[in-house]
Amino acid sequence: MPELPEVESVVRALKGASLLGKEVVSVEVFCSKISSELPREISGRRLTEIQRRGKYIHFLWDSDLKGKVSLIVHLRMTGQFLWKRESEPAGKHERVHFLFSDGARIAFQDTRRFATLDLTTDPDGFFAELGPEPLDPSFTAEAFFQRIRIYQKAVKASLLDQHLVVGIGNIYADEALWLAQIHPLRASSSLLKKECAQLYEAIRTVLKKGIENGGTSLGDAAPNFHHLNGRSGQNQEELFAYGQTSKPCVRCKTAIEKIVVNQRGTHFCPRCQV
DNA sequence: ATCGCAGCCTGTACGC
DNA sequence: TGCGTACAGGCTGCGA
Repeated sequence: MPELPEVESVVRALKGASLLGKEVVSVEVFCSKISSELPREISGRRLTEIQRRGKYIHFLWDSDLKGKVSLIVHLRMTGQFLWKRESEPAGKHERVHFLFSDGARIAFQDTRRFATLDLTTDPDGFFAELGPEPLDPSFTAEAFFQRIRIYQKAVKASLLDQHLVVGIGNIYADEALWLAQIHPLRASSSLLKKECAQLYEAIRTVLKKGIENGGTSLGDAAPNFHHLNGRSGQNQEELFAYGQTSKPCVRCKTAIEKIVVNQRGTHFCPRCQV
C-alpha cells in the first residue's frame, strides 16, 4: 500500500533510471480498464519531468508537434514500475509497457487493478482538491492545527483524508498516532494545540524515516512494495504499532491492540495513546 | 452537508 | 489435498 514514502521512493528510482529527456516510441496496453488513448497520446513524446504530489506520480511529457500532456499515476495497493529486458514479454499482471527510443522497456504492473492512470492537460486542476504536502516547509504546525480542528471525525480517519494533508495511509497513520501518543478514536476537533503540534511532528518524523528507509514492504496480507530496480524498502523493520497486534508496546510494554476505524485495521497502544 | 460503508480486485492465510 | 471464506488496502460514489 504505497503511501508518501513509498511513492517518493518510486519517483526517485524512476528519476534515477535516466529516463528523463528520452522519447517514448510506443506504448502497449494489456488491460481493458486502462484508457486506450494512452498509446496515441504518449507515443512520440519526450519525458520531461517526474514529480510526486501526495500519493500520485506525475509524468510530464512534451512534443514539438503536440505540446505538453500529463500522465498521473496512482499506485493504489499493488501498482509498481518494473525494468524489463528489451523484448521481454508482459508478465501476468503487467498492464502497460512503455518503450523508449534507446530500447528501455518500463512495465507498469498492478496485480489488483486498483491503480489509476489519468491523462490530463490540466494537472493543477487534477490536484486542486488535495491537501498540503506534509513535508513542505509551508506546512506548519499552526496550519495543521487550523485545518484539523474543523474535522468532526476520528483523528485516524482525518489523517487518511487526503483533503486534510496528503500522503498518509494506514501504516503511517497508525505510526504517527503511536508516536504522538494520541488515541486513534479521539475526535479531531478535540485535539489540543499541544497535541496537534505533537501529531504534526510525529507525521513528519514517520514519513521522513519511511523515505530514509526506502519505504515499507509487507509480504503477508499486504502486497510487496518494490523499487524500480526490484529492491524492497526496509521500513517494515521499524514499525511500532502497525501490524504489531498483541506485541508489547515499545514504550510501556502493554500489548498493542487492533480495532477497526473507518473500515481500516487500526493498531494502537491502549495505555499510552490517550 | 456530512458521514459511513459497499464495491473495486486478487493473492494469501486460514479453517474444515 | 482441496475447497471455501475472510481479509488486506485507497479511494469513489452512493445512500442515510
